[in-house]
Amino acid sequence: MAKKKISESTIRRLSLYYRALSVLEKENHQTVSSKELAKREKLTPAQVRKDLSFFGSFGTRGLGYPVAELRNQVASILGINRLWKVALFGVGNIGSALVSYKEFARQGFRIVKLFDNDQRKIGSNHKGIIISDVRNMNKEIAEANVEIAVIAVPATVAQYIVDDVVDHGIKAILNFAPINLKVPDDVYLRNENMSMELEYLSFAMVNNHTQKRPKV
Amino acid sequence: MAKKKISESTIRRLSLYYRALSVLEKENHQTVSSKELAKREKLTPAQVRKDLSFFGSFGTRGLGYPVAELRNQVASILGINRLWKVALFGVGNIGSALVSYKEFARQGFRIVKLFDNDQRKIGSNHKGIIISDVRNMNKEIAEANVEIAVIAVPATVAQYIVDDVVDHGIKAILNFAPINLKVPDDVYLRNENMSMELEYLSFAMVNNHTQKRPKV
DNA sequence: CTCGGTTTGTGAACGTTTTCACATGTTTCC
DNA sequence: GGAAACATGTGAAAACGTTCACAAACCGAG
Ligand SMILES: NC(=O)c1ccc[n+]([C@@H]2O[C@H](COP(=O)([O-])OP(=O)(O)OC[C@H]3O[C@@H](n4cnc5c(N)ncnc54)[C@H](O)[C@@H]3O)[C@@H](O)[C@H]2O)c1
Ligand SMILES: NC(=O)c1ccc[n+]([C@@H]2O[C@H](COP(=O)([O-])OP(=O)(O)OC[C@H]3O[C@@H](n4cnc5c(N)ncnc54)[C@H](O)[C@@H]3O)[C@@H](O)[C@H]2O)c1
Repeated sequence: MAKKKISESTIRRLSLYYRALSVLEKENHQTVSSKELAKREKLTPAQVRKDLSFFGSFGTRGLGYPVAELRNQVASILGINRLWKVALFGVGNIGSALVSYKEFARQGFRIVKLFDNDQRKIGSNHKGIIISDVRNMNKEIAEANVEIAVIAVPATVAQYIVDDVVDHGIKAILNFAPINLKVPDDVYLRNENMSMELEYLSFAMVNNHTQKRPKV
Repeated sequence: MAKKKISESTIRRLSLYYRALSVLEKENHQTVSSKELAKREKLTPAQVRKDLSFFGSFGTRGLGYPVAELRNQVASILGINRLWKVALFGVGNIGSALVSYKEFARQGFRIVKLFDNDQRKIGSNHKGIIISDVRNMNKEIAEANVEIAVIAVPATVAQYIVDDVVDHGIKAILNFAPINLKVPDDVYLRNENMSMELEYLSFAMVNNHTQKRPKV
């Protein structure tokens, strides 16, 4: 596929465009200008146009972008115009919350497998999904065609789980444990680090940090 | 205070240094080199040295950085060498999970108030904290000296809550709702957007994106 | 007390991302 | 049909962040 080098920031902003376009579509807008799109996500019009221009020409001069069509285009670029099967490891506090998170499903991420090692949880039905024994991941990941793993186990065991998950062919991991996981080069890994955001706020307050528009 | 312009990336990396230094201290290391610190968080030694140099000279040439001392310094820079009182709005799936998140407390963020508008929840004891009626936030935020608000209510009502919270003098907000909140310029706002990370993974897989080291 | 081995701290070079600015094209309205 | 208003797409400039490369400083051994 396309080999151009798209920056991480651009990809993250595509998520924002997608979100804004979904709202615009629900509000029955036919077209939207880069100016309006930028305003809705606190970006600049030039940024919006530049980002989109990496992937093609979607707009009409003098008029703007067709909302519904652009939304589809962005979905297609992000790869969320399809279903992704997700397995979740660790059905504890945060894991349970994630299972109930509607936004994931709405964007094509379907949690189809739950794994834990707690005998009291294994076999029970959680929001319509039976929690599996993590020791069976081998068989069950393959059977269910899982492509993405979400890690929500304690930090102390996260690396072990990830090693196993990688062994079983998973190439994309979203990690909630506050630890730097080691994965092979061909595995995509993203970390969700909530402390980091709070620490950013703390830093800003203590230092009267004159913030630019946040990256996200 | 310091008016130098520190980049967002640097601040985020400080969180990583803090985390790594905490582990190193627990492992009884006396000193650590920029090389080792970089390795532990998948960064480069030059990056580590440059970041720290914005705030002072903490190391010894030929030897490295004193672990315990640097950890304190970083904590002080980040402003987490003190207690921050936090109020959480919306004690639902994600809100409940956050209350139980030990990492926050460990870094000085103490959730002291829970607010909801569900009569069945108000008054009940959740992990040692009585859930308050969100309509009483006026009195209770002031009484408890809350300085940070965490927003975990549905996206549809998030802006209303934030408007109130800002009216009551809060200057720092961590938002989990997938929406772009409007706040005055002097209020710090950070967003936690989990869909964004999954979408990044999706994009990477669909485009065979050759990833650099992730920003975080 | 000197030498060899290390590792910091930092300007300067480099690379990447953002912003600017405008030519180009479309629509609207008289 | 022409003029005014609007808005995209994009090279070029500017801003920003990262990496390089090396002088300076320290340690420990002999
Ligand atoms: N609670 C939060 O709000 C929050 C926020 C951000 C990150 N995190 C991180 O997410 C992770 C989970 O946090 P939590 O609060 O949900 O903890 P938790 O203890 O509630 O949940 C952990 C779950 O993992 C299961 N588990 C333990 N070892 C396992 C193994 N070897 N294989 C499979 N399952 C195993 C446990 O049985 C439990 O169900 C931690 O790394 C935590 O740091 C939590
Ligand atoms: N569940 C997740 O894993 C997850 C992940 C990321 C973001 N989010 C976001 O976090 C928010 C909450 O999600 P959730 O899954 O916990 O939903 P939820 O419905 O379980 O919880 C929402 C809570 O907010 C309370 N609430 C509703 N209106 C309120 C008001 N006006 N004032 C005070 N409290 C009010 C509800 O009573 C409920 O307790 C949503 O915006 C969601 O998009 C959720």
